[in-house]
Amino acid sequence: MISRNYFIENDTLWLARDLLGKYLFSNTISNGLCGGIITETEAYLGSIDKASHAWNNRRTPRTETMFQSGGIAYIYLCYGIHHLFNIVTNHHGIPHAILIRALKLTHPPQLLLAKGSKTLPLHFNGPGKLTKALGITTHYNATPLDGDRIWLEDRQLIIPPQQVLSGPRIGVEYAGEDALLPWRFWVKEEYVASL
DNA sequence: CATTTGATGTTCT
DNA sequence: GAACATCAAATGC
Repeated sequence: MISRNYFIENDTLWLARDLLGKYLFSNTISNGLCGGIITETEAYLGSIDKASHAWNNRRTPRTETMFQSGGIAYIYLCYGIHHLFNIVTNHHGIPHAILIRALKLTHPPQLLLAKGSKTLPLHFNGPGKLTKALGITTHYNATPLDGDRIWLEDRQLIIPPQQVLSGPRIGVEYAGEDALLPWRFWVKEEYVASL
């Protein structure tokens, strides 16, 4: 299991790139044990980032989670429907977070399969979809990522640099010039298929 | 095909 | 009351 210290001591942008290829697992009431390989991330650098909820160190009940020490989950409801999963990074008082946007399932949720009996897609490309697959809801906001509900593992899977792209983040046009920052990282679709 | 829209609820002004 | 780190289905060519 990856320790909370990994998220606290490293630079957020470096982490967003380094998280590609790491394994994310969850064990929730609704879905049971499931997980997969992280294939897309976005970095949100709080105080200097207009696209972040915590821009200019805005403290509200919602953003309070991001001001805590790294290595916990920041989960919030988007557009009234989708639960978005972020990992809080950096030290206490610095509201950085990384949005997990896509996951290649290696351990499909057996409880969901048993219920729906439909085959699930293997690559969950979209932050709202992957939280649904893992059974993550706002209920797990501020959950430490070294517990037994949600955690990450480093299984020594290396994503070659030439298979990684970066570019502007999605859905943050309102953020003015900050919307253009290349703080989104993802693994090429062809390479994801070969994993 | 591309573009629009409806679902939906919490947060902050 | 408006805005919002989305998605799938419906509409318009």
